[in-house]
Amino acid sequence: MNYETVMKLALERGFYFPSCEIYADAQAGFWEYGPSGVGLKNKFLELWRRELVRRDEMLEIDGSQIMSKSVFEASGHLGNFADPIIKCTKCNSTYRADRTIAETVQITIPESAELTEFDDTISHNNIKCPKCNGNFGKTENFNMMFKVGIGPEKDEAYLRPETCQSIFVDFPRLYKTMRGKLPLGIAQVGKSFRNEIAPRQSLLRLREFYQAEIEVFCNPAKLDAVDKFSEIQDVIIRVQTDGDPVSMTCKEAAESLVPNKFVAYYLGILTEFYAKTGIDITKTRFRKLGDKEKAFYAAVAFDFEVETTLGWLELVACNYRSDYDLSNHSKKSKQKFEVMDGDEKVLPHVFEISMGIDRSLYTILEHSLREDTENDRTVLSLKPYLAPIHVGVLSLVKKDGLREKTDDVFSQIKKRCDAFLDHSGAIGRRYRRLDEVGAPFAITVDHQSLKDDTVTIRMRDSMEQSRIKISELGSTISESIAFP
RNA sequence: GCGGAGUUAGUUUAGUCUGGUAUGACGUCAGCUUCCCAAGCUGAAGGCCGCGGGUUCAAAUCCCGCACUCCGCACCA
Repeated sequence: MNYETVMKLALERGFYFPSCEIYADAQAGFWEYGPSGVGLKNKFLELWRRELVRRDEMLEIDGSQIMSKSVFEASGHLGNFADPIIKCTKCNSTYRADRTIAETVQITIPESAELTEFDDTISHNNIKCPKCNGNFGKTENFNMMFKVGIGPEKDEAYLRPETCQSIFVDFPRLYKTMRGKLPLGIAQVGKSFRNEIAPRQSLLRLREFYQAEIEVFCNPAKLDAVDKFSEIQDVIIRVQTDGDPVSMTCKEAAESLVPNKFVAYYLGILTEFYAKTGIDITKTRFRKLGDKEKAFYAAVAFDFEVETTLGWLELVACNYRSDYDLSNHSKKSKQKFEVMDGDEKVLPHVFEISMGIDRSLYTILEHSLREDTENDRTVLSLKPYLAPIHVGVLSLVKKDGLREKTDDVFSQIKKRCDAFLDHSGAIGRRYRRLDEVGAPFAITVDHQSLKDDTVTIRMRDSMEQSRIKISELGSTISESIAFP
């Protein structure tokens, strides 16, 4: 299904919509989740916890969104997360200073150079706007982080541009107090903030967005000694280095395109996780990034990408960050980050699985939404355990006591699952509405229910119905919506 | 940020050239009907036409500015 149709569903059925939309000064790049979107997101995260966090006995934390300046001096974001930009004084086009200089006069200046160095090079070589031949103004630094002023003195701090910095900063305490042992995974779900120049396509490019990040701390000498590797060695992953993606088992990957078993293990469990979200795994790939594409902190990087109607979309960045973060925070804070691994004292290396939640949710919607032309309906075929509404509870007609009976059934099950009560309108219309929000089941109270305490249960995907006892409803639903 | 297209009810849309406060459909709500898949009948709610300014007796409509959305470029830890 295409972007436009998903967008329409999102607006009409309460998945997501623009933030502050009633005001004209609403800024681009901010979106809200409605009731259906929150339901989907919560269940997606529960699946993530089951498949990754609990599976590997990781620790989960919830850190501050505003962090001090020192954090980002140490992390490199204040220096590296900024681009030197130049603006044409005539047509107002914006360019990156380093790239424009490199392209026009073949002079390489590192992007972290002093701003005057760009200005000097531009004036010495008489570089003009490639579009209109106008003059450039002074080079400016554009940092993608949002700066905030704390307290009356407006002390400098920043909204975090990635959630993981709290994990690095908290690592010494967590390792000591939680009795850590390498390898140790620490996870966090939360919001991150980036001042994107051109946010676009709703959930795909936001200025305020959700990440689910996992940082695995490990002994760099033991990257091929992974006890649990056998659990996933036969999982098929698709890896792309040069040319087309190649399907292979994790075992084969660890022996060829992926640096070691440690990295291959996480690519394997990540693939298993996404398969359970309902995303079409044959439309995914782990793309190895070249040196120019990688983030400044990454030694090796694989992007987990998925094919959508808008093209390939990055859902997860898998970065081997080596000791970049811990050694920089150690230097800046003068705290010790080394830990004992057996008899050996090591500064752990970090492998991260940095997941974009919003993009993942969009992809789940796009891959799950279908037009059932045979029955003239739109169906959101979500996995039952991800559906915002698990079951619709309907009265066939309102009269003859069916309404009261239906209310009774609803109150019996509403605490054990997400149930939705509906009496109004034609029964077919109510089924269609439930199909559109992805409710996997609908139960209907009819006249026979009054006689023998049974109801019909309808399956969303097949539209087939069967009759079950009301007394068995709770356990049947619980089984049907259980996580895998 | 540049260029292009667009913005009218929850959604979709007519009206914009040729100024006179807005049309239809779907959806929503209430009632009737209805023993299972968007049926029918009756009724209702919902828009100061993206925002601000200008021209005019009068602006959804003409002019200017801005914002947002989509596409392309650039950017994208």
